[in-house]
Amino acid sequence: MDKKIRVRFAPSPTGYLHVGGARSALFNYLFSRHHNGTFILRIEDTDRSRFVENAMKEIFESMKWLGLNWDEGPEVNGDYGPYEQSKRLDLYKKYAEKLLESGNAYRCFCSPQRLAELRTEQEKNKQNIGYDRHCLTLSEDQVAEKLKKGDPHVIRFKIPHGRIVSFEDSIRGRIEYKSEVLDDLVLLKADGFPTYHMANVIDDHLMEISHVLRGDEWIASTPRHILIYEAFGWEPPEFAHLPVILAPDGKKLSKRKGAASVMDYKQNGFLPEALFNYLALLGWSPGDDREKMSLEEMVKSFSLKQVSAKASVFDEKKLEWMNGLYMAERSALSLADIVVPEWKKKQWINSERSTHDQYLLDVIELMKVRSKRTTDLVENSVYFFKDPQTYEEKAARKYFKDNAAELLKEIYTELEQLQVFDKDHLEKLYHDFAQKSEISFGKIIHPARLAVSGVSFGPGLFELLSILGKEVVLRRIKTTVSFIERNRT
RNA sequence: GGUCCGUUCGUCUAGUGGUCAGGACUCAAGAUUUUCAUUCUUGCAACAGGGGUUCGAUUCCCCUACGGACUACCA
Repeated sequence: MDKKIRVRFAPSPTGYLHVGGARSALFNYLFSRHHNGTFILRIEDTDRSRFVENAMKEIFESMKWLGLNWDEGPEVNGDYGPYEQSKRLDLYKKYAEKLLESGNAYRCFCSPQRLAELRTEQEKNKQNIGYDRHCLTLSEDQVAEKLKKGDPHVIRFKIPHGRIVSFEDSIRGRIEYKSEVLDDLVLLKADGFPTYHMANVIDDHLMEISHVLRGDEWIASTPRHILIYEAFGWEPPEFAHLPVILAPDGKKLSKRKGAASVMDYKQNGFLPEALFNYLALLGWSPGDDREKMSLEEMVKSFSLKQVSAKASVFDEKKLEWMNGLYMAERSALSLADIVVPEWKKKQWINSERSTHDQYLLDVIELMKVRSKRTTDLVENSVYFFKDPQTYEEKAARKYFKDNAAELLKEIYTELEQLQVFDKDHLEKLYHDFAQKSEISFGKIIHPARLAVSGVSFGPGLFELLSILGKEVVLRRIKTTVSFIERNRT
């Protein structure tokens, strides 16, 4: 490989970062890292009507959260800037004029209305749709006169006919188009802004992009881009068109079907490294059975050859599974940054409480392995902060019957006398009690769990009791005993 | 309508001109665990259809069907 690898992710600031876009960015990132290349972020803000105020900020934030750090682009800059197309307008104008001079482009004064009429007419007659080159036949004088009058106009690219335009897609192989099926696209809009097609070609060339990895909705535009490169006398980059990500119903992903934006996933309790890993596996495979992989492994194994051409369905269940693996692996301290603020929001703990608080870390340590999402961990930990208000109904019917209250009372007395309230001593106490009273272990531990937590599942009972501490445990058992007695018929 | 892209278990995918078509998620059953989760074992489940080429096609070619993209002074 003699050429430097430079790739770019080029979103337009029209909203949040969609997971499909994130995945494209991720593949670009992996590809650049694999080849020791450069990952560039470029903002394609050439449509003033669709500009959304905070979109750029949100896109940056999403990318950083996922760990998609760019080497060149907004905020970090670089030698090929500016990296926002709206700041490169004079550049595009200059190049459009070059195309005008070389005869590869022409001015078009057709009104939007005429274009719309043309289109409906073509649709009605089942003709191929496209610009009819009405203004190509304008004489120089006519053009000069219209220019003098200040008539609004665009600059169109003149597609050479009778050609077969082909390119080698790194994922799909050779793709060919007859040039006459392409119509004369607009390069420069009447407002002086370039269209995507022109800005994209000029920037990719000027920024020395070696590989364009983008969504497959661009396949049909690629032959036009190739022709533009040709008109400039430039060599086009390599192309690879990435498949889309779909919702389970086979349609586009949207907020209604779970989530669509990267930040939604953060909100819904997913870890960035889990989303990253899952997204990498959507459409790409290392070629073997590995699934959970470190970033280094992914970088090392990444290859466009192993990228599928097929659209893939986003499976939140599998993401959840993977997130669970990463949750278990995370340190309690790192999870505390995510989870503790949520507990504060719920006012389960004091807002002054530190994320280094040992009690909180113990809770996280105990709960992280049985949580799929950080939001599960947050929710399922209530009883570490608040006495249970109710008891799981089904479990209560099962465990709070017969002589449960009496047994709880007896154990209460024993617990009261226990000097060292830790896991081992508690375990011994319960064992001894079971033996002494000749009852099964299950008879006393299940009611105990339900009494102190309100639910029938969770960490090991003795860890639970020791973390909660003697005072809390005794209080809760006492409450439970009166609950049972009150509800007796 | 035109052009282009795609099609292996429900989902993500591996794979090869000859394989019992492999793994993962989900689901089900079981083992372990004081519960839950983890872990482990087992099970269910796929080459869209039709033609070729070939001794042999899931694999190569063509057609059909289905899905999708593009066909803007949007990207």
